[in-house]
Amino acid sequence: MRQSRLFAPTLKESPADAEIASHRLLVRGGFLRRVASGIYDFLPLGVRVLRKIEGIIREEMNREGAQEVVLPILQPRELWEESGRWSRYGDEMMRLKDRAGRDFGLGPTHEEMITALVRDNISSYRDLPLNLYQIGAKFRDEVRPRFGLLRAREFIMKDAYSFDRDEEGMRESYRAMYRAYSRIFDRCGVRWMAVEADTGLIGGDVSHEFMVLAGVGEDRVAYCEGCGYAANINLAEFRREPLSGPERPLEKVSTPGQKTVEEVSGFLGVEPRHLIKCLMYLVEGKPVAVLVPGDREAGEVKLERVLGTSEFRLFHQGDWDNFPQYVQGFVGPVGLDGVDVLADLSLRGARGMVCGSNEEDHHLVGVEVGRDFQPNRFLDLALARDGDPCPRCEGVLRVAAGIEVGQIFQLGLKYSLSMGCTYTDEKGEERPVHMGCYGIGVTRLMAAIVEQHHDERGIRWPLEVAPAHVHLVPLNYEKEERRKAAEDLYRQLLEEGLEVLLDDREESAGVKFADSDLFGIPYRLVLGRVYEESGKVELQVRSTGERAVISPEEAAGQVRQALGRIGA
RNA sequence: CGGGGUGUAGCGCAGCUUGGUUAGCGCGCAUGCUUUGGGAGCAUGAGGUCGGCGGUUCGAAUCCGCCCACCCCGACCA
Repeated sequence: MRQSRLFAPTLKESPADAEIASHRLLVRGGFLRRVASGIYDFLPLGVRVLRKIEGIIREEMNREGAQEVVLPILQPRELWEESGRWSRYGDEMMRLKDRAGRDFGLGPTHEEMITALVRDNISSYRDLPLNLYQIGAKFRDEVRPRFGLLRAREFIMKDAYSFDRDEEGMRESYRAMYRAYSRIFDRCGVRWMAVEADTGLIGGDVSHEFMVLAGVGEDRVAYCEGCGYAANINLAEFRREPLSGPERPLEKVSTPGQKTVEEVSGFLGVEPRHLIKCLMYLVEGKPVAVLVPGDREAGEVKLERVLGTSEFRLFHQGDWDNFPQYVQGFVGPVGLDGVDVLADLSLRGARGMVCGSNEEDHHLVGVEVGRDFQPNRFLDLALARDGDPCPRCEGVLRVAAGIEVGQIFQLGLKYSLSMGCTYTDEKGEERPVHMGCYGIGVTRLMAAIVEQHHDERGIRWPLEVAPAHVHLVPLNYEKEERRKAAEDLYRQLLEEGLEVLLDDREESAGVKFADSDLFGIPYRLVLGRVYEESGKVELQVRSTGERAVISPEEAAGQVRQALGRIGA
């Protein structure tokens, strides 16, 4: 690759709309340009990185026996009606009509397409198991696209779907994908973590998310360094320790105008955790009380799981008006009749607590759970926090921000039942196929790699996903002998099988180095003064800043060696 | 959807409060000369529907209205 002909316009300054490092540096380095909100052009260098990542994914998917297919982006409404998601998917699906007025959606995911393909073309247990995957564009009309490639409206995704005869087969397919994903993220050079996850709109029972730890991540994960327990914060468990405030007799006290946890705890001189926060939810039109300690948040994903419906919300102002028996700011579980009361596990047996009295301007103190009121159920409802005890061992949970780069699901029979994807077993009986699905956000992964590998000057690509292995940077390129030496070395390196970018521009050293830093190619060979004096080149390692003056042959050898270590 | 902000040359910005000649600066670009180990210097030059539409006015980048786009926070989504 000759830089003089390479379309990689670099920028000295960050574009005004780029906030985070990956977005800024990918644009400045000439990898990426914005077209519209959440929609991007990939320039040649960006495409090279994408193809590297895709190559790794293909190898590892194929290694586990998955087969590549290409499914349409443009998808007819009828198939989405079969799964029931044409209406349920909502505004996040981009929709359009053809000239005859027929409805189509731009695929936000491909369960419908793949299930239809497989059900129409398999019939026997002999056809299973089957694992099909594709790498291609997905469209999601995000409420708020942001952070460059991390939350885009059009993005590239690898999605795979497994089809098995039974549950055990499905679990084995799931394990295979877990292994493949582990190798993929290792090879992409990111520090990652697999966490237990919610299944959301996709559905199913068991799921893991693959998180790349990074400050800009929109997800939070809780993990234990002791036993390896790790889960999305939305459903992370934690061990409850006995919770009791100062012992005192049950008593109603005046708390005029004190409504929030902060107000009440300050007014009464009680720690927030010794308050019982009583949250009123409207669940499918009916009120439900949710109790958590005053210093904790209720997790809505946890709530969704125990309620078995996503049709619930915290009381709005209008709900308080419709249910005047609940006194806003003073609701409490004692004497709260005719409503389901769900309490977080931490409240079991708690004494000396403070809660609302269901009477304006009054709270109860000295409340004992079980004596003064009995919740319908004790459940895991509160969100874990950094420092909470691990649910599985004596360790402590840490909470960190992460970027979700992949998620795998055991779908079970969800789509095969609704779409009639069945096979005939050995006994001639018709059975539904057990499915799994497995996604990797390829473009998001590219951004996540940059988030973990950059400095203030530019990107530092891990060798295996870098746009090239070596950046050959001759200075004083206008000098005939320098040009000739560079061309010779360029040819040598290519013959070694290396991917080389030659900076054959007559630019100043400063310009060349600045662009080189932005590109982030792992190895830089500088042909300059040192070469003139000794015939040697300077090898610079982008990730560590190491420099060594060595002969051109040695330099090529070192890069080859590094490539050998990663098996490339 | 709510709140905040921005829109002026390829990029980054000033000018707008208080309307008034050819709308500025830096970078980039072109040409020439001099430079060449960390984004060189000098000279010359090209490049603008000032986001759009409408209004006020003798006169609008500037004031008013509507619309559009983009960014941030939140809600939503997962």
